[in-house]
Amino acid sequence: MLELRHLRTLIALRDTGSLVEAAERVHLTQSALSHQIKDLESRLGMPLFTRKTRPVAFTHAGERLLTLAEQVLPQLRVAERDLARLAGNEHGRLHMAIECHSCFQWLMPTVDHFRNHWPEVEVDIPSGQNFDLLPGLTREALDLVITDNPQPLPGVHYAPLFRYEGLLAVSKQHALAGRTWVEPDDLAAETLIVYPVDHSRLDVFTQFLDPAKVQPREVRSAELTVMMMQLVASGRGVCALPNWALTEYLERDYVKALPLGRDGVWSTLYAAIREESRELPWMEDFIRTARDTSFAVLNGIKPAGD
Amino acid sequence: MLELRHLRTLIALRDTGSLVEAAERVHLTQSALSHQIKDLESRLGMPLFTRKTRPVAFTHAGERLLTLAEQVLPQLRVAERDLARLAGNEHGRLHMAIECHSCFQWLMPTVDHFRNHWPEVEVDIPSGQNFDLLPGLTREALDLVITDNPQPLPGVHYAPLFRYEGLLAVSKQHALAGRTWVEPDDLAAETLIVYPVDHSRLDVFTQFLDPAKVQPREVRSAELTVMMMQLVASGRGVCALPNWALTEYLERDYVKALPLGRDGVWSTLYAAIREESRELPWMEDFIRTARDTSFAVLNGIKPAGD
DNA sequence: GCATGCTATGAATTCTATTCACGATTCGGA
DNA sequence: TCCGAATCGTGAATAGAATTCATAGCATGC
Repeated sequence: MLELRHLRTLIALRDTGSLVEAAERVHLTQSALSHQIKDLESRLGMPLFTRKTRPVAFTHAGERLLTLAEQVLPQLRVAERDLARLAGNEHGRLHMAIECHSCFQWLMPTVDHFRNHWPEVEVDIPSGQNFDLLPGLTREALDLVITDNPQPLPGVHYAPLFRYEGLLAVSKQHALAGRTWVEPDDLAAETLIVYPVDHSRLDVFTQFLDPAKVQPREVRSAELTVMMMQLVASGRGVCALPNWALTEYLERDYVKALPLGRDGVWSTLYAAIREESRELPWMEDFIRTARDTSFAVLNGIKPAGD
Repeated sequence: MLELRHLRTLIALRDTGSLVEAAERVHLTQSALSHQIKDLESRLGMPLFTRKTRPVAFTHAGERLLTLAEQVLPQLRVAERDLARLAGNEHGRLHMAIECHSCFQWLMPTVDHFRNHWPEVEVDIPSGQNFDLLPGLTREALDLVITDNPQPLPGVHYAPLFRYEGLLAVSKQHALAGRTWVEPDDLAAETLIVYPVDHSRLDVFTQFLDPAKVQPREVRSAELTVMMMQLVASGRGVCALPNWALTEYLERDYVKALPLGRDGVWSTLYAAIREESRELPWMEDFIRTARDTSFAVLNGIKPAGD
């Protein structure tokens, strides 16, 4: 009668605050969740939460089930890991690299969490050479590459982690600061600050400016997000960054962020791995853990399909 | 992927030792369980137990899942009880009586267990008057009666608890002791010892001797099971009792027990309650608890349909 | 060697969860 | 106050799963 699926739904609901988003999180439609919960509530003979408020407010019954979920679901995860371990294949190597700047924010918690559960897997993030990383994957120099730029390569599988929105950060005094969103033309007179990587790897260009055939007045680069923020805050330019990289500056009311175009520019972050390693239990677990921690740590991101 | 149903199945499997019986326990067919488990095993990529042995032997993976089940299922029960409590209706009265002798063996653990979880329900087993108990139910003098003799009464619902087999206890030296089962005629020359209740409430008569129009040479009664056993062991008669009432004497090798007829005589024990009280959360819980503890405490009983 | 009891299996079926396509409701802004 | 955007609810249709049915295969004990 009560099933694990219900518990997962409730957790997603609490984390997101709305049926629509919770549905996305568990890869179902909003309608499915509405039915699912309605029917659970009717069997229990009482409501689990109020929908009239944002985020939804849980009743005592709802809270109780959440508690149950928090108890049970982790135990399940542990058991699944133990089973994977019993299946053998618990040894392995996970050398990974990140193609995208400033991913450490969520990668570190993921790696920590993972290390605890798979002591037999040798985890390493060799830093240094910033060459093209994907070939390193086929060469077996690397086992996993975090990238937002999947290119069809034989023997490489891209596991989607999550979707995020590229936002334009501008100073609070900036002329654009009052707008609801910006159009490509708005950037023609601006100084655009970017990471020092190839043009083709910057979504602002590939997905926003290039299609509209617009070029910013000036382009300059900076290594670190903090530096960019300083430049932006002092009005010396604007920059486009993933929404989650901006949250801490937005919270401190340091800069203002605007969607790129009416519908925004969304990209997906992938974990690139070798096809053969795809079914390894600890690899599957790493991907799951990465997704889970991302949602726990980052704001404003959305699930990506499989 | 892994669902609660699987955990319940595994528990049933461990408790019973075979797919056939486990299937009965969870109210499914043997085929369903075979499919269910096969499919779980294939998804996990390893077997959970060996079927070639009786009882089945769990693999490490199977053991791990059993551990999970033991962790999770009780938590679920507690949560369900808490929800029922939140639904209100946690107050109530449960005055019960037993029509069948020697039910205390499993009733006591049930009652204890129940008292802990429903402190607000006043539990009582008024002993004494051995009148017809069912009317007391409609009169609201009683709230629950344990009986093996359900009679259609308006407003009374019979919740089946379990099925048990009536066995004939004979002394180890008895002429019948070597037989695989007994026929009605075999009792024509015997002294039959019974509880001092009405003929119509004794299954040996109603289901075994009467249909075959056989009468025992002599019928005498005894109040307590121990007394009966003493008489039987010393060869002064034979007696028919539920299999579970006999197990302790069989284990001590005190007497011998035989099925009544080739297929045995099976009866069902019911909890008779008022229709209105059927949906009360604590009443539902009591029935469930009674079933569960019966299976845990008693040997050789089988589930009864709903 | 045959009966008995258990498990496996493929196809058919039944049932339940999910989607689809709406309609209803709320909220904030012109 | 009247949109428009977003969210949630609902009934009917659908897809997908779990379950049953009807067997076959395999041991084990007599």
